[in-house]
Amino acid sequence: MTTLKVVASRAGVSIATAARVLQGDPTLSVRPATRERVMAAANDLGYRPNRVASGLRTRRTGTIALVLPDPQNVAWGETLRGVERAAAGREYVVVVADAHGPTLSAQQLDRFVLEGRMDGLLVAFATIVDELVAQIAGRGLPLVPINSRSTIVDGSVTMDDEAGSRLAVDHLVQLGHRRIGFLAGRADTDVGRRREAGYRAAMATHDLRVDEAWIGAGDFTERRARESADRLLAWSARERPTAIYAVNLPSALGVRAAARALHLRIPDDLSLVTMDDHALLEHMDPALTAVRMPMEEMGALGARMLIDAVEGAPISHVRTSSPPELVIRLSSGPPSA
Amino acid sequence: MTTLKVVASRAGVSIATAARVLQGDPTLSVRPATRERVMAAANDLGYRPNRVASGLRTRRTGTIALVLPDPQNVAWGETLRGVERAAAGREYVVVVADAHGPTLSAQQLDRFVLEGRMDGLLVAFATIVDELVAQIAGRGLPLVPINSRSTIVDGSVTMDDEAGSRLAVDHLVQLGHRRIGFLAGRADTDVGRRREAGYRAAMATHDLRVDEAWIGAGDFTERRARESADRLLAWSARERPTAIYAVNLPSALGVRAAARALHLRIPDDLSLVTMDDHALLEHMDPALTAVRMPMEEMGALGARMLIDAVEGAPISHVRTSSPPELVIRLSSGPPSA
DNA sequence: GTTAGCCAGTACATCGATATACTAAGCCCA
DNA sequence: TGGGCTTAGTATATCGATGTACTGGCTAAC
Repeated sequence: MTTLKVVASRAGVSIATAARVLQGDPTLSVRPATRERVMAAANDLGYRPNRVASGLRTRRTGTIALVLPDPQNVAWGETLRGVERAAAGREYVVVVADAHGPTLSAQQLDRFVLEGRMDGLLVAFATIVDELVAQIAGRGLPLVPINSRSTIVDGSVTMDDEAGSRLAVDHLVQLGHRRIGFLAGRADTDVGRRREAGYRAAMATHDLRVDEAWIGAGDFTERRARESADRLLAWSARERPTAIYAVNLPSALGVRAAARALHLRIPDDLSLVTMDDHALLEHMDPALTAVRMPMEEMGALGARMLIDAVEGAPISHVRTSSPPELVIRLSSGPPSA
Repeated sequence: MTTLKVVASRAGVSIATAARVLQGDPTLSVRPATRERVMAAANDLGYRPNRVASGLRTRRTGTIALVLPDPQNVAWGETLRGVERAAAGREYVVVVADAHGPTLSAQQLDRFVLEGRMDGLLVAFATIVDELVAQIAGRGLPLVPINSRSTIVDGSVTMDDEAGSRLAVDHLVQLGHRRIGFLAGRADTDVGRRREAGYRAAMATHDLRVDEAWIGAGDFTERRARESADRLLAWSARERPTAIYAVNLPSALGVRAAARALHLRIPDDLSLVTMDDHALLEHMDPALTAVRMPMEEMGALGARMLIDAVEGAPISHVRTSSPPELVIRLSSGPPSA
């Protein structure tokens, strides 16, 4: 392994000079020829600074963590890609942490934060009040919530969830639906609230009543959605909603499973629209109509904001600029008579 | 942030003693009372060793990378989980690297390997001859291929792919199929070869002829599978295969899409069985019959082997112990007359 | 009464890069 | 001719943990 020492001796300069040349220290003055010698030596030897050593001195490891509540949810794939691309552009490495639920385990907190391995955290779960966020922020580690905001830290990146919900509801209304249900997310999350608020606002815009019985409690998981949908769809055909908008993909799959079990055909007996798109939805039975959210952009913006913060820049609330889009497939259609 | 220095001074001992007590150095002799004082101080102060500093000295960062050719393929989710669990059990952190194809980019090689951030690599792509593997192994970095073997490095973890293929073929034969096609993976990969070999061996066992025209060239992607399947299914109903076994999930989706486009019904006109299972397959149109491979176990074994190697243990070829299982869903049925 | 040996620790160099403080040589101007 | 300034670098402490080599005090055996 080539160290700075080797580069310096080959170039016939001190370690300090080699370091400063390679880093482009503007306060250093060197003859062009010397600079060239250092560059050439580094190049010939394939020198790469050891990030562990430099991390010790600079307190910067060039690593950020992306904390996900449920990495098995395929919708995060895009976000991860966005994060990784943005991070790679700045020479950062990304670690994905599975929070196994709404918060980091103590062991994870140790490994990621307390041991100084990470420069910052991109957190996708952030229930609104979270002692963990406080603890991390309190240690001075930059933390950027994505897909939700926190009252505790400054920055965050969110998508236009209200617009997304509106798109779903507008689409169903245009198809002729009036009894439109909602399969909700966790009420203690910012994103869950905003998607629900968007749904209610859109319904209001169309002068449509929202029956609280049409709203299924959920927590973003398929299992919980399935339970709620079982109840929600048990009503008679004239009482139950003719369409359901689900807060995320696992929730939509729960609704689909419940409809199947009750022998309700989609979209004939029930239209289904989900938030979060994915290529696999094309292959589903039926292919699911979805609101495509800018998940990748959110990841990229979040990573950039976090890295900026790590490098000392201020932080602020940002919203993705790409608007949500509706991808119409086969799970939504006109209500049957 | 609590450092060893603080712990030592609080316990009234030297840094060296504090370090050796906390690490359980057996060559150190201390009075129980002193040991207690150190432990108590560390505990009170919530001391956690800084992994960057210790990594500099020990040349061990406690980080491994999992390199995937195509992280968007949902089948890797399980593997990642297995890797992460095994790694967490040994206090290691996992970085997922997207190889964007069959090899690491130069930039990734820099970031992961040359900068000394990783203790080892778990590599899932490994085409059989790979100058990259040679380069990494040549630098002395432990590297364990999973899902394939390499002639260049010693260890590896693979699944029983032959048995998996046999399961798929046996199932189709039992349903009454005789013209069973195969949508292949890359021929220059170990796993692609073994799955194909398993298919051919199983066909031979049943005294079934393999027509080379039934074998679609593939590279594990949906796009390529789609192209091959378009050609493969263009034959007349008496010539084309009545069933296809696909080498992995994206390939199966490609076949499905091609069948759709040709208005072939699954399973009535064409049975489809895929390697790699996932909960989402239950929701597909039609729900896909699949061979469930022990992907999580492979990940866990790989991670353990890699970490053993990092810590100096020898390395060997290992095969997962859990046998593949067939999950019968709706995409496979008897051939139509 | 001396010395070997053990107990209970300590001092210090080290990993590799970085950042601050410093210096030697040369030049200019008074 | 000497003081100051610029140029072109260098010396060294530092980040925090680790590990080897060492030491002072005490006991026990001869």
